[in-house]
This record gives sequence, C-alpha cells and structure tokens, in this order.
Amino acid sequence: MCGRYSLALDPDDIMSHYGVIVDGVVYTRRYNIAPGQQCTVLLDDPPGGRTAGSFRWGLVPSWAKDPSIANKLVNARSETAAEKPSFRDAFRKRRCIVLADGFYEWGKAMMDGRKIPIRFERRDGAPLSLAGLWESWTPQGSATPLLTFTILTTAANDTMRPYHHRMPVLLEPANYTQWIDSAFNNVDRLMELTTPAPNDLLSAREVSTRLNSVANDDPSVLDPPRDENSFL
DNA sequence: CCAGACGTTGTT
DNA sequence: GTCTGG
DNA sequence: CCAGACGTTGTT
DNA sequence: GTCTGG
Repeated sequence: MCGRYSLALDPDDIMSHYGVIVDGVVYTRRYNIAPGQQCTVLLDDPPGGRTAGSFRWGLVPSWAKDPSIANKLVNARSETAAEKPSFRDAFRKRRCIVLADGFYEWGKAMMDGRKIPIRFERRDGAPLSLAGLWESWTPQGSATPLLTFTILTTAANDTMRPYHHRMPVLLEPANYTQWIDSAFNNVDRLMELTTPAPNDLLSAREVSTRLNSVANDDPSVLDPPRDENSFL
C-alpha cells in the first residue's frame, strides 16, 4: 500500500503550510511519483529546525551491504516499525514528513487487464503529510551517503477499505513538530500518531490509466479514466 | 559458536 | 514466477 | 505501485 | 548492527 503519490503544490503554499522554503534542488511539481525516485521530505535538520531535503524512496538500513534491499522497504508497518531491525533506530531518531497532495491505489484488473487507479486527496484541499522514516547509508569506500526513506502504513479507514486494507499514515499539522523531532522518542506517543486518519478526511476518485506507467508524469494523469468501450 | 536474515504488499 | 527500473 | 525484463556469444 | 536458528 502506498506505492505511488503526487506532489504538485505551489511553492508558496508549501512555505505557508510547512514554513520551509523549497528550491529546485529539493522540489519540482510531480504527478506520478514512484519508489526509487528522489522525493521531497521534511526533517529536523538541524535538530530543532525544519528543512526540506531530497531523499530516495526505498529505505536502505545503515547495515545493508547492498542498496537493492530498498526495493522491499518502500513501506513500513507502523504497528511493528519500532521493533523491526530495519526500522527501529529510524523510528526513534529519524522520522520525516513526506510532502504530498494525493496518493494512488489500484483496484482489481478489468477484463481487458487494465487496472484503474484511484486518487485519494484531502477533502479540505490541504497538503497531505505522509509519515516517513529516513536513513543515511554510505557504500563501502564512498564518501557520499545515500539518503533514503520509507512511508509508514496503518489500517485502512472507511474511505480506503473498499480499495485496500492498508493506508499511509497521515499527520495533522498540530503533530508535525513532534513527529520530526529527533530528540523525542516516546514510542507510545509516536505510535498514537500512526493511527488511521478520520473517515471524513479523504476523497476518492478514479483517474487515468496513463498513471500506471511511471513515464507519464504530467497533469493529464489526473483526468478521469477513458471509457473502456471507447475506441477514442 | 557461525550463518543468515533483517520487509511489505497481495495472493493463495 | 520474480526481480529490476522508474 | 506498475511495466517490462528475464541470456550468451561474438561481431559491429 | 543485532537477532534468530541451528
């Protein structure tokens, strides 16, 4: 769950909502973001502050010999992340906010094999703040660390349940500072913040199957799906 | 002790 | 079927 | 997440 | 790095 999302906010809106400045190094408008790609995240760098960075989606634990493990660590179950060897250090000390304005799920395939993607966004139009964990991994013999992250999942709420049994952890603005605070490590409180979003928070609608290919990263992926009986 | 895993999703 | 690339 | 590859040798 | 399985 949560293997594709979008982030096409106006930089001014990012500034007013999160209080951070984003330049071209850490932010470009994206409609179809996939694992393995560089993504905009917020973290408390320096500690106590708030900075936007460009991190690669798919977490590589610090002990990894090979970064290919990232393919399997695109999501982390929030119920167990505090204990799992791959995530527990990051859960205590390296949490981040993954900036987004929508995310996607796919239903079962149609008769022709196509899967129609569903887009979820906030009904109030506000940015979506996905809860994430980040890591720094330095390849042997290299000086430059690879910065990676994963997105936490939780049980689906009523909006999501028709489509999937998991959903990304969504953070409210009141909890941003506590979530990214690397000095805060009260696991009970942190786990409270990973509970499913309220049932009325999100809207759902079908979008274009052009979204299925990561090569399509433009506003038209948000269009309604083409009628399956149409030859246009 | 060493060797090998360390994860999620969905599907069966 | 399973892994890689995006 | 989905789409697309999944292999070797030798020759250009 | 740290835990589990043998």
